[in-house]
Amino acid sequence: MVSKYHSRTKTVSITQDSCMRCGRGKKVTDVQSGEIVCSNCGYVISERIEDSGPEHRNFMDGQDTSRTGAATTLSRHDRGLATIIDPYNKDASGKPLSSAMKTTLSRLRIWDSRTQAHKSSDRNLKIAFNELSKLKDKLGLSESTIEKTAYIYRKALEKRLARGRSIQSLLGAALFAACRESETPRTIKDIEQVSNVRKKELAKCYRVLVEKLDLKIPVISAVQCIARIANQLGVSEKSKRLAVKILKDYEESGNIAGKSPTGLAATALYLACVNTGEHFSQKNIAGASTITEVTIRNRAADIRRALNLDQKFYERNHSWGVN
DNA sequence: TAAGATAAGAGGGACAT
DNA sequence: ATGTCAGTCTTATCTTA
Repeated sequence: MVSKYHSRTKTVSITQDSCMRCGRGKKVTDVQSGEIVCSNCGYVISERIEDSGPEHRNFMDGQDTSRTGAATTLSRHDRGLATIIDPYNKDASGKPLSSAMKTTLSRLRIWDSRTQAHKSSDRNLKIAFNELSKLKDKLGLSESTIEKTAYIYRKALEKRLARGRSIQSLLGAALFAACRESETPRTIKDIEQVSNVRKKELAKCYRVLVEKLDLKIPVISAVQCIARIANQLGVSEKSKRLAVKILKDYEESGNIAGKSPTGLAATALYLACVNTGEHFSQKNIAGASTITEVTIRNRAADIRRALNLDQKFYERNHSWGVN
């Protein structure tokens, strides 16, 4: 028997020490969201950091520095535990086997393979988790989010939710659910782009998952969205704080039901930037927040009406208590 | 060139049948 | 389960400053 090994290399290369945008500030790594951010100006230096989780080495033999297989994981169809009989008819020293032994081994191989990955659910998991590891790389996700996705996907199979749905769409939905659960800021659009599944399909599967598996998804607050958009654009701390203030004031006016949190966040940020004189156009902000300029305009009109702001409200900056 | 206005259409939630 | 309806958001296009 020969163990299956999965080698993993992990290199986190950071070539610059200071932020390339402001020249000051340290790079702060946010493992959960998978971003490297400047501690001074909030600029997102890299959105796709590589996995910096533990590696698994052979500690049994002090001389042997070889990497060994990964720890057991939900994100492999056999949890990373399988062994297979290798296909070469050689013994441990590399000599060919006797013909009697060859016959025995080939019978053993057949029975070995029959015990593995031959239930339909196993085949499904195998394909799905292969896909999952690709998505992980493309989206720069953390190991814990991937494990969560695998857990949700397994549950979905157990509940027979895969019937009539493609593996890709169900997996994408599970991934989105895992991101939402772990508050990793990835949108359904992000997943659409890397998984070749239509947004509509993903959203449909996602709703089924949430309902049937009784997932407890934390409600994303517009305030969190502000931070995400602001980081992406490199908006100043001052504008960020003002945006939060505008949002809170608007929430108090009681008109936020049914409005998308991202839209509100983007608009609050836009208004805040107008106020502080930072130049970010509606187009900039729409691009960074996956909503459209029109939505920003509509929300901006609502907010201005509700809070009695006119175009030049920055003249009353002092009344916002942000300086 | 950015912002505003308008219209058409898609998709989802609430509700009734 | 299916249909309808009001409200939200997106896409596209044109106008205005």
